[in-house]
Amino acid sequence: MAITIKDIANAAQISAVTVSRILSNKEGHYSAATAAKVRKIAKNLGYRKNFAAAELVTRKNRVIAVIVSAVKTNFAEKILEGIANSAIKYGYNIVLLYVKPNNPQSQRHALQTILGRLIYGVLLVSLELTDENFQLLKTTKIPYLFISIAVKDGAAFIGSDDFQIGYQATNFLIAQGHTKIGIAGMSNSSYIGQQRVAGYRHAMKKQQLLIKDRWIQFGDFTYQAGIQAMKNYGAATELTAIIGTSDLVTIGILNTAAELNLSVPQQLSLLSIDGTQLTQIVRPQLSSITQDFYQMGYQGLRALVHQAEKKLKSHYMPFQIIERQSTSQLKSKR
Amino acid sequence: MAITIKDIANAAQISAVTVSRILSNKEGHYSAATAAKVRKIAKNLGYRKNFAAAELVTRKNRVIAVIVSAVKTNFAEKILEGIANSAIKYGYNIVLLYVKPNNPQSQRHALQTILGRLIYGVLLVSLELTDENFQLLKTTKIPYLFISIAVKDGAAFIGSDDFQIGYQATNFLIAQGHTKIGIAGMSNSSYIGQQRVAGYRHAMKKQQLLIKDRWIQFGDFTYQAGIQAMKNYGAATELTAIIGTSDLVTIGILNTAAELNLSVPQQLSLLSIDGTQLTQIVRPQLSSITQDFYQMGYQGLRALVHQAEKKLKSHYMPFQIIERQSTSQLKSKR
DNA sequence: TTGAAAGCGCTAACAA
DNA sequence: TTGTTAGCGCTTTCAA
Repeated sequence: MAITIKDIANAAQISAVTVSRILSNKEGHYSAATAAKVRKIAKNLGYRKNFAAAELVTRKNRVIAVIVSAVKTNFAEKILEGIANSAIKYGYNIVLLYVKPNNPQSQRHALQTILGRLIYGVLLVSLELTDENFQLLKTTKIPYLFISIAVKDGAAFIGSDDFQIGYQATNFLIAQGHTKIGIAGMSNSSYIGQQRVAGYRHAMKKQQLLIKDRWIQFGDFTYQAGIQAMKNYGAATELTAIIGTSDLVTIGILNTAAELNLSVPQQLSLLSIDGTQLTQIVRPQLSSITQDFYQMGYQGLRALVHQAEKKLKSHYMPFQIIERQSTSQLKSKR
Repeated sequence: MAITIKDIANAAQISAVTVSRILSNKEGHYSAATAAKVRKIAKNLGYRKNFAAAELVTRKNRVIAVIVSAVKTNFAEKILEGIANSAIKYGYNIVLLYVKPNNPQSQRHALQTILGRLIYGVLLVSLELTDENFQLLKTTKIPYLFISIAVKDGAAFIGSDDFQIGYQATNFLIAQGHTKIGIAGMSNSSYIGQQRVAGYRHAMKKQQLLIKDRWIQFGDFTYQAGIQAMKNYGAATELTAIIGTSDLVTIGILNTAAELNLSVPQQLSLLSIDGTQLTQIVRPQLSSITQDFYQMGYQGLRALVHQAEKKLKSHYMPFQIIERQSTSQLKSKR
């Protein structure tokens, strides 16, 4: 039989109510002396709070639903690790739900699973909800926060400033002398993709560089999208640099470029967005815009549980540019 | 205010107890007719069971702790996805804990976090506990199950038959004409590593092939371990085939072989163990022993919750050999 | 600052 | 097959 607050109350010769108040940190209802005594006894007895009992009466639980897109983005795990550690720290449990990418039904199913349980909040990791499912989420009144991928209409999220990512990636390549720069692999319908392209356009325009439509190759952030993009560019492309909008996209471009006998970075510079371990296990290693996914997860959960009462606001995480082997100064025009 | 069994009882003109029994599928205590009626009403009213209340009285909760090694094995995510879906299916929540690889303190911390909560069971994913920490786990009396990595002394686990993996990997290469075969990257202290090497030795011995000590290069399953192993073999190695004991190890070998001007598979065949997506994004694509990590996770949770009463027994998952581009028939002796 | 009483929603034990 | 009673461990009134 586990230790209860009654046991502590007996040992301390006070009522269970006071013990409860002390152990739940309800201030202003007890003296420091009794508090100290109670805490000491609790510790000695090895008391563990029965959360089920507490939840039953408070009608609040400490479960966060985490919905992850099962897409091959390969950075979700880092985010998850951050969320997990943060959850431990703040005393929350997790319901993990994986949804199939680009599958509204799967999304809907996940959301309904959540509705079926009393949960404290929802974290949506690299997930693009359909409008319909987003409405469903909003009607639940459960606090939610998007991580890494934002939705258009001002829903709170933690992620990177994707406009800045696109802008700075482009500027980095321009600074290396490139003028014919492509961007590839991002989803046309995603906010994140639109922002990156907007940043790219802005940088090009600012330097009065023209952009050809075909330089912008949309996709779905996957390895396949990278392959397709490079095939579309073709072996005779005039581009001297390409921004791959995910590590897998960039690797797809890299491998396809090799098939087309384009050498990286001599003939073609590649700059990848994400900066996961993948950038370092391919040859050449990929220069990248590196995001701190762990922190996104960690801060995401923290924000959700700390601000659930107030309105959640969006928050950008810093990123950095790391130069590896896939980019180089443009020597001469091809 | 949420719907409770009382509301249903009122609507159905019966007692709450009967409703409880029906909705909890306690058989043999009610007629099919009332059951049907109750279920229908429950559905119409949108009834959701209050798990906190149920847990309070049954003293059983539905939380599974999942402890994952944060090591760069890159297959943990698939296992996790399986666990997550399985948990949804069987109605369990998850506490996710990441521990640092090869860090007994981190392990201990995770275990103690678990002890602090009433949980139903523990799943340990690709984690090698120290003896001391394993003792700690055993003393808790909480059911546990290892996934993907086994411990020596007969603790229950779900994973692959690593002896068979080593054995069949070696036989595959022998069948291609190789006689000088190395194995690299596995941890010397891990059961999994020992088993794979044992399988390798057995296969070689059966074909009366000699093994040189230096053909067996231990490591820690990481990318770095692969690099180091290939450096140790050297450019002038007599080996014509190497088994990399994880995808990352094999990629490390691959990249280092390239640096040493050894071409794969013409001069050196590589066979990888794991078969994650990584095998397909490097060039050449890696032939592999492919394990079904998703199923390991899915079945693992299932086994834990279904057999918690009885003694859990170990269970092997099937694996398959998939030939890609990194292995080839041995043409001539080098 | 402390406590008594009541009840959260559910299920186990017993009774009918 | 169904119901009555009691209580899980905690927190929230309300009263002292």
